[in-house]
Amino acid sequence: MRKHTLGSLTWIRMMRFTNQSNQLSNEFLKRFDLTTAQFDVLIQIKTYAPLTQSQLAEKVTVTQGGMSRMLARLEKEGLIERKQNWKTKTISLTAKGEQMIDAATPSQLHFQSSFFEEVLTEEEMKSLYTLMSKIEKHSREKKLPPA
Amino acid sequence: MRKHTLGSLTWIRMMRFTNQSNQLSNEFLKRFDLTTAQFDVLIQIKTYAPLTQSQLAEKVTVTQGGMSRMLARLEKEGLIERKQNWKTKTISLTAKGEQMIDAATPSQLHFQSSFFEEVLTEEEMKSLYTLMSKIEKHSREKKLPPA
DNA sequence: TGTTTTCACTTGATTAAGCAAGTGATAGTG
DNA sequence: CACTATCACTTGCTTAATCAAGTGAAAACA
Repeated sequence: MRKHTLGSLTWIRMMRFTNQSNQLSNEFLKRFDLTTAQFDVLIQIKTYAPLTQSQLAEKVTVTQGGMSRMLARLEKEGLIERKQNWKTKTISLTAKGEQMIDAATPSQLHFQSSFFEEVLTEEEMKSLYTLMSKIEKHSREKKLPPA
Repeated sequence: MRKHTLGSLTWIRMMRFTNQSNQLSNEFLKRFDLTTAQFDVLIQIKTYAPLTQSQLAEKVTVTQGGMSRMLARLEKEGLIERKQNWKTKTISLTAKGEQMIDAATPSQLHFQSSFFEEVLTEEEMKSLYTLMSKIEKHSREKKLPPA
């Protein structure tokens, strides 16, 4: 039984890598009292605010329910604000949230990059980015094959 | 505020991709009554059995506690067996488990591959695999930077 | 031989995510 | 104008993972 394909091997490696690096990233962000997921949504808010919960959920690949709870937590900690606005809720960072994300961003981006920079050449990193962009875009449009 | 680096952009893309494709994969595997995580450990057992829980946990980047529960579930469903052996537990597939994984493997590997094959050339896939191998290996050895 | 260490695994408590049903306000229809 | 549909968000339930404390059996040591 030797039926692994190049694609499936790549898939496994990628899963392992993201799992592992996500765990390390969570540990790393403890010093800023954040999780990787929280950092991710805060960055999105900072970049795209004002935006609605659904838009946010879609951006970070999470269900609406998950986003609802996650934002409730962030709101309780005073990092974001939600204003009922027409029939949607508009989300924005509080001063505290802004401060938090500004403090964490440089180190976190550097940390994320280090996973690649420490082993790849500039050339390789560019090509990896191009490949990932293609693949990620494709996965968003992908449908399940029929049973 | 434009401090995103190539590395951090790549990181995000990869996280989104694995998240998304993991969800699709779970949905796909429903037709075999498996989750992606379960498929993963069954394959590992099939390939490397006999092995201990700790070895397995390490291979799939999960804590020992997580592995303990996961195997308990698989055992309850009759897919694997655990034998107390000296002071470790030796894990192996049951006939049912073997049958299950053999049935699921071809489609699942094909499905996994399709994320790449549908958008990349043979050339690109090879280079992606090489890059991922380097990165994944590196991440396993990576330590947190000091605060 | 009796006591302590170590090792592999389990388990209780907590956290977070998904799904699907529920809520409440606005829009559209007869 | 009442009534239904729709939309954005919330919430109850379930699943699964982490961490850390617990268990029990073999090893090491005095």
